[in-house]
Amino acid sequence: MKIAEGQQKFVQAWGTLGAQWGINRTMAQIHAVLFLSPESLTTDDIMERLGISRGNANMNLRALIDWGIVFKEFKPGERKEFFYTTKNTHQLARQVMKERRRREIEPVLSILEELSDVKDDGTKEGKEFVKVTKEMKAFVEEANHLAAFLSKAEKNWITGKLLKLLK
Amino acid sequence: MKIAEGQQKFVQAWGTLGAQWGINRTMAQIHAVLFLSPESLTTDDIMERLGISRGNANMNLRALIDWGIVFKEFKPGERKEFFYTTKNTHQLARQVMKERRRREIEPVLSILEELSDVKDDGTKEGKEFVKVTKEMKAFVEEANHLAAFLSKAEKNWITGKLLKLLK
DNA sequence: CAAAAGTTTCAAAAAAAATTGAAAGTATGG
DNA sequence: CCATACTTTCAATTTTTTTTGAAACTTTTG
Repeated sequence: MKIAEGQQKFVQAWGTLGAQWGINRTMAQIHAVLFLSPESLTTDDIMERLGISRGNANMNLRALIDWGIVFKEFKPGERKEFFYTTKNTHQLARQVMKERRRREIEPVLSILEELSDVKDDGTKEGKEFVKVTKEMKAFVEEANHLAAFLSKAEKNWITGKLLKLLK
Repeated sequence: MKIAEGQQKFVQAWGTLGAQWGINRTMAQIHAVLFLSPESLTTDDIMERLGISRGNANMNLRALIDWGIVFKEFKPGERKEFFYTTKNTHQLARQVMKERRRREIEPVLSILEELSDVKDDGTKEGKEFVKVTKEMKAFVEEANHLAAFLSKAEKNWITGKLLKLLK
């Protein structure tokens, strides 16, 4: 297989995976293009490689920067902005985990916290509600802790201690 | 807070979370309704509680069954189908992990596998491609193993051995 | 400071995804 | 085998999300 074809496939696959995980296809594809590129790229490079408009490229690049997984660079003598992403997959995963935790898990936890106030009214529904939301809260807290831990863990900890434990 | 209000909030929050993770809002809400209900429910119950059409309720219930997180039950003397979900959050998480692994991670791994065939053409792009897709493949395999492990692990293993290790 | 180069914004358009509802299909019971 | 109860399907519609592209804005340079 040729490099260009491989690049196509990778960008495509990354876009599909992103879409399934609630990240817009174009955002994931921009990330894939940057991930494969040995050099940082301009907005025009990205527009061209993905065949998308300037507005679309700009908005999704901003979103990626917001997620903390793409960075801006200025090159001496150049007026354009250059963008790049980390090639370190562990760092990438940690950052995504950190952001999803902050944006999505924490709000759900606040709501589950609020729901602890609901008092059992003695009905079957009331009893069940208190019981299952309590269990759910404990579980989400546990998952949150695990994610917090993993998003701080060093690669070596994971490939070392953790993987050893799994055996 | 009253039970009914709490139920509303929970269903709403679950729908939002689902949507952010690439699961359609209604599907997540149906799951939430079943999760809170002490009894198994019929299609009509769900239509009524969420104010959705029969077609919508039916399609999303089938999808939940397909995901292995909702089950059908027949009650003696009743012609209707009754639906319920597991109240065990760990089992729920394991099942979701298992399915996402099968549906989403495995296909990406096949593609990364294919991409191992791409041979370095000596260009900068070629070298980078081989290098980063190789790292990505190693990472996705590692994550896949971890997920496979967790989706088999017992609750006690996680709250015991694993959480101990994190300290 | 004016022109040029580049970036951002956002209303409108397009595309994609979800939903409806009624017709077709299936199973159950008498 | 017919009537009834219930489930499934899917074309049409509605809703939501994404994308476009041109105007407004900002920055740099001569």
